[in-house]
Amino acid sequence: MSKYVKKCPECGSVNLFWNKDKGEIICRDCGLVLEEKMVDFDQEWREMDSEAAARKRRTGAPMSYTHFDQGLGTEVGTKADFYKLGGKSKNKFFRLRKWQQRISTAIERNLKLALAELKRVSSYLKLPSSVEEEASRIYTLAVQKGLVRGRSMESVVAGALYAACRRHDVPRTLDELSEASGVEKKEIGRTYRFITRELGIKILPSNPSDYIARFASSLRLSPEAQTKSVEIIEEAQRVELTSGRGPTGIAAAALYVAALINGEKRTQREVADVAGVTEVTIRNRYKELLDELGLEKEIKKTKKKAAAAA
DNA sequence: AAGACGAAAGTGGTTGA
DNA sequence: TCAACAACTTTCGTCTT
Repeated sequence: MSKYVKKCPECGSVNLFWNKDKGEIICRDCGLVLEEKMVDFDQEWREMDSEAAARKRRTGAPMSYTHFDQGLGTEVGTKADFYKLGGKSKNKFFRLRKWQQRISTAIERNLKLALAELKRVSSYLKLPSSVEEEASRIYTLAVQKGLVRGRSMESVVAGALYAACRRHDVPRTLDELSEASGVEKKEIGRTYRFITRELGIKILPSNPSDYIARFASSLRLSPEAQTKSVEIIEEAQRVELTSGRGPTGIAAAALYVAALINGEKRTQREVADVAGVTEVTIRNRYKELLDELGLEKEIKKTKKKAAAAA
């Protein structure tokens, strides 16, 4: 995190758009997504009046779920306190102390390890801190509810992260999570479903357009193509082509078509790889898109243009 | 020769009896 | 708890550029 980026490393443009919620900086000229330089230097809150300010201002270390006990742990006191107590209370005191240690060491040790792992995975995926925070919260709740029992810590961490990503509309695919955490895809999916159900976390199905910026960037597509593909997705949602389908497949197909229309052809293979779906899926979605929306004309138009240029 | 296309069979997960 | 089912994948042969 050596210095703050002001220029796009790809085209040198200074016309950058910082989407803070998603932790993405996007070059308006070439569409490159620069994710790695994400430090939010701003306050995430504003002071509307003095009362609100007093409520929101923090002193000392921020209270954070990323710290396992939110920085507020308590302990049953040690030696200095008990010499005043009589025999009975002394015994009680020792019992309490023992219990407290047992409970807290088990949970706290787990949390310490888990949150370290969570940090590792989240920084590997370059997730914004808001997501990391949310994931920590989810994990903490899961531990408190005893949902980790019988599951590996890693898989619960991955599941919590996946859920947090979805809630913040910064979806990562299960494949990406799996690669970063070393937990199997289906295992992540399973624990994800389990903990969201048990904790009553409501998550809307992710929107295909949330994937566009990232995928388009890996494919080096122009911002125009990106915009076009988002439009296509919106159209598709209007005609109900999207329900029940995997969002990544739709995003991939929309990008593929948008690239064609913009004369920036990518192969199905290339698009399939970055989106983590197969060519077949792209073909199916692609066919549906062409059938339902009148896109053939637009593709032919660019073909003619290309022919005329040559 | 590479990419696009489509058929067929297999997989993992959801749903409803 | 099991079977039907939809979406998606894998694999493979054929057509197009």
